[in-house]
Amino acid sequence: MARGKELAKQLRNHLVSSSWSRKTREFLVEKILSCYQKSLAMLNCHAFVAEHGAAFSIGTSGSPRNEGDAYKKRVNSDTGLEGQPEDGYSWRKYGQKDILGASFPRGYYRCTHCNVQGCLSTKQVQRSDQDPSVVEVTYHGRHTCIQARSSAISPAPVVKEEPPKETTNRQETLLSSKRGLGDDVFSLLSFSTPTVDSENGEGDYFVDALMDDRFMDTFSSPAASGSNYFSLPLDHMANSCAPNSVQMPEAILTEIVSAPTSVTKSPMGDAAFSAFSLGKVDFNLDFPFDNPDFFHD
DNA sequence: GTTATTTGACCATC
DNA sequence: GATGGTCAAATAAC
Repeated sequence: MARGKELAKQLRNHLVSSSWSRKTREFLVEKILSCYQKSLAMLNCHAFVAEHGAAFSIGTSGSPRNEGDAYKKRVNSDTGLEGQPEDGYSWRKYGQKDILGASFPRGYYRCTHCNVQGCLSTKQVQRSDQDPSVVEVTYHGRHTCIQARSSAISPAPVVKEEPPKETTNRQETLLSSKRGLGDDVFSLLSFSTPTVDSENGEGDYFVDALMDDRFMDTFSSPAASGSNYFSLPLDHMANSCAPNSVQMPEAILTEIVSAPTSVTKSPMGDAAFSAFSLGKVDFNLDFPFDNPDFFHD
């Protein structure tokens, strides 16, 4: 955003001097818009992560029962094993409870590695009243265990598509479809950026920003300091943000929202990401660039 | 024998 | 007191 501001100031000077060609001015305007679009994309990217329990989970140390860490999806169990959808992780059932108003009991599962590796990830599985072939899976906490990659890349379950809905505990319903997970991820990101006008092609900016080398360099650079903590999720996100791109196994999608590793090991630290702790950002392309006060020193 | 599941009891919260 | 979540002993499966 500072870059955008600097470019805007240059443009203002050029407008005053009138020594630059129209093409140069238009170029500057495009650069300014590009800067702000990328900035907003970064903000929205974090908002998405924060809302889904999230790969980064910056600043959410403490109880895994944090409500903000919950993530919910509906899975068609027809293709699952014994009615239990496979999500790439191994779970151990530790309880079952009849839930008021629900026709089917809710199953409680925790990560098999909870004892050995101290993984605190849990999930709740409940069969839908409306459609018994559908189970609602709610994930809590994040996997801190290391599970065999081969098991994580299991065939993706068929996930039923349904519109996003407001739920308690800040749970979100993952939009998905049978067309492929590339679409799934994009859909998920789309409702996090509701004001994008995709018909005008402006919706592509989010993808562009994430695929931008400078963007990736900026946020993947901690890998150079000896940790790949951020580089892995961002690789996923780069793919995630690209519609119709390489299809992602469900397990990877799961990994995105219930991510591994300790927050405190982040080389960027809480402070670095605290600037992003703004919640969902509804950006508006009608941003008042023509307001001279905005660019005022 | 080991591991996973079942299920009633217990606890915390509202 | 009702409800949801977890514990732990009993049981089943391998």
